[in-house]
Amino acid sequence: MIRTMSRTPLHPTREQIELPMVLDCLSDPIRLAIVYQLAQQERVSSELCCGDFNGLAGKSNLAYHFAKLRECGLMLTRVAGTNRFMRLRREDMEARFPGLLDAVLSSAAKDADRLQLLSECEVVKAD
Amino acid sequence: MIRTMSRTPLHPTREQIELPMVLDCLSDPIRLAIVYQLAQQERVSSELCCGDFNGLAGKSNLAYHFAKLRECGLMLTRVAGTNRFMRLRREDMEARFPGLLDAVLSSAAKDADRLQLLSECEVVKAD
DNA sequence: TCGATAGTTCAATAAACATTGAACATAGGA
DNA sequence: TCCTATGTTCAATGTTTATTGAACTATCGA
Repeated sequence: MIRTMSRTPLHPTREQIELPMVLDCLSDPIRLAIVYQLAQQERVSSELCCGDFNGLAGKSNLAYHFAKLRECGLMLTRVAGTNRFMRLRREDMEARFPGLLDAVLSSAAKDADRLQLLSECEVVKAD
Repeated sequence: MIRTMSRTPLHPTREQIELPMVLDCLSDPIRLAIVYQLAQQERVSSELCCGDFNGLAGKSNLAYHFAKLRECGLMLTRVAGTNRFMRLRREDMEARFPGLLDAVLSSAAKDADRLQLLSECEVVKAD
């Protein structure tokens, strides 16, 4: 099966989501920051595109982390033209691991500065 | 500073406990099983010794995982004679990351067989 | 059709990680 | 005092991981 760049990438089904993979994904500071920013955005538009995270790491490094977040079932990528929009798979997470994502997110929020959860441009924008 | 084997090992203070380290610790299946069994035991005696986990891995491998669990602040080791008794640092976890440990534990419980959370002798004992 | 923009994929690298067995340390009991 | 049981520490091994830059693909608009 050929995977070209233009089609939506594969995502695990809800039942395929595994706890160790999710926890491992969230244990990386960059991925935690991505998830955190996606969660912040949920109140507004629920979606962000790759470029919105450019403050966190280089492009190819981000693509690597996005792939991990997709593969573990934490987020969903939708292809639209030359952009990829992502959002958290909140309902799937809640169904599989009730309360887990919220507990991680509020724990992260408490340590927001220690964890450098906001990318530089994000911090600048906050002024 | 010399660390001999007979003294209690170092543990991080409550404030030193870091979210990424905790999540990373819990993302390993063997360590998750250790934490899960410690949590089960809480209803009874709150403590287990190293040997109680022999079904999960070899001795030296277990010692490695115990060290990680201590260093991230998830558990506490008390030396008593030739035994080391461990217990979860529940209150510290709850203070730093409210609801997190319970969410992980109940998520793990849901997938107990998929995750092979009980060591072989534990399963045998359950008969 | 050309160029710019948005991301991905690949190869290479260095660091971190899990696992093993052997050697060691410690305490308790015969 | 010696033997045994309980764990830890160390060195070696192979695997996985994160990070980088360069090459590539795909889409949009002028």
